[in-house]
Amino acid sequence: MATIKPSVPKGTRDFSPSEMVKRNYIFDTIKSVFRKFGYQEIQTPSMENLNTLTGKYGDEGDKLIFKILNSGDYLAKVKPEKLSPDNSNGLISEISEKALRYDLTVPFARYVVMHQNEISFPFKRFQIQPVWRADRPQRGRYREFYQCDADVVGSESLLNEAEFVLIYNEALSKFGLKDFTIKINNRKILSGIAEIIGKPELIVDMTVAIDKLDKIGLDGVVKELVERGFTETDIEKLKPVILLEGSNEEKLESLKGVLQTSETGLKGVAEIETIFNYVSALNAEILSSNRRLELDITLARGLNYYTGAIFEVKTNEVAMGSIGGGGRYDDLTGMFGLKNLTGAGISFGADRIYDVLEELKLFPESAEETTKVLISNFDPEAEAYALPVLQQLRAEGIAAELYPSSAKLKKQMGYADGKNIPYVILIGSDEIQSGELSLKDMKSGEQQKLRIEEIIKKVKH
RNA sequence: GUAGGUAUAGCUCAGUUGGUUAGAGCAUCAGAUUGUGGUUCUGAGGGUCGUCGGUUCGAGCCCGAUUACUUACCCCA
Repeated sequence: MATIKPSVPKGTRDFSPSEMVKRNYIFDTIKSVFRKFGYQEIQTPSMENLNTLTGKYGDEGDKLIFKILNSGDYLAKVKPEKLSPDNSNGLISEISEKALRYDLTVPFARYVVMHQNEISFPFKRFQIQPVWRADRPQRGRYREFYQCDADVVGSESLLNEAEFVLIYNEALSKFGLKDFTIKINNRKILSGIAEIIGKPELIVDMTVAIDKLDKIGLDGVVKELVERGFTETDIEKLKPVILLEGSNEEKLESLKGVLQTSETGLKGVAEIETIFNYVSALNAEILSSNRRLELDITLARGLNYYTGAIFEVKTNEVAMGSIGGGGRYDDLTGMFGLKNLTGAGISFGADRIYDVLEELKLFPESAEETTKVLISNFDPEAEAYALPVLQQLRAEGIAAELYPSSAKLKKQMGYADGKNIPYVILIGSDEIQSGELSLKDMKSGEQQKLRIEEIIKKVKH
């Protein structure tokens, strides 16, 4: 058999030990904050029934779902006329009935509907699992990546939104990030604006265009608005809103003026004010610190199922896209037959956070240590002597290993070095006779003879 | 879907107007050093130059096709 060049599928990655230490640090930190705010963890299968997923993400999204080919002779029952080259879409349902999950929100909605009798609402769940998208990979964008979602269903209270702000603030602060901005907007404000200019049906086109303001500038946005069917007069009305500046309070005040004839728009403004009030009562520092929480009218996010608050989080210390986002969506579970259940949720972009922490060198050093002690292996006699020592160390909760063969000491030391092991115990005939083992500190290079009890004490600290 | 870029040792990459036997660093292994790593020195192994075809006396280099990877756009996290 010809050997094949080993590789992983496009857009996927291996995670080596040193990366896993850091990734787990990120996941554990986020989890601890989620738990602290009362969210409980669930997991759902990697694959869902295809019909659970199709139609939930729009036409573009459906194309990006990884379908799983049926097992067995999957073409046997397909009628020959369905096999024509222009019938790929029609064929999918015949040869595929399962697909990899595309996000965590739809499987969660499915979960809520299926388990509604066991769940007491409001239900606060978090979920950290990989999702798959058949997208074209590029920088910071993968075909397999992890989402860290926290959602609450069955609670309309804006306290939830306020707590999301606190969660972002606490988690990102724990990572050591100092300068980040939690941007907030409200879908109802955007609806109101579309209403005021008399084009409510074009709200999605409007949001997609103005969302790009900081990327393509005002001229670019205007150009895109024209392409999407807005007139010059529409745009003149839009401009002052898009370019709104000042403090959160000032923005809210001017919005109240602009939106005074739009009931929906004013409701959005009121919601934002309520959220700010909650945040201020919970942690006044967030509102007082510069730019930490910012009302941004141009924030739209592509997802058009948001109905209330919209969040996006960016770090200002590194040039990087958003590292988190979320919002409120009414009727999450309607598509599965459970009506009138509102939900709100947020997500952390773990892969991007990883890149940010790496660039700012914010990973704690302790996260890099693995084995604490390596016992060298001189010969069978020393090995036999070392076995109970090894067990003793482990019984004390010390990560320890015995080099598995009596290789040259140089190789054993090199092993400890490459694995970043801070201590090596050397056991030879002298040590066996005296019962005092040589403990070498790999950082300082110092070595001393100690009894096992003393070693445990020293290594444990 | 649209438009670029790249493909040479396990990894990162050099490779002159096309010219003999294709190189470096890192990594690996061995030795200097039979009880001591990270530094140093010496040596070794490791290549169908992505694949197929074309031009040429001669191709890693030029041309065409193909595949893989990659970057940007659309969209998204």
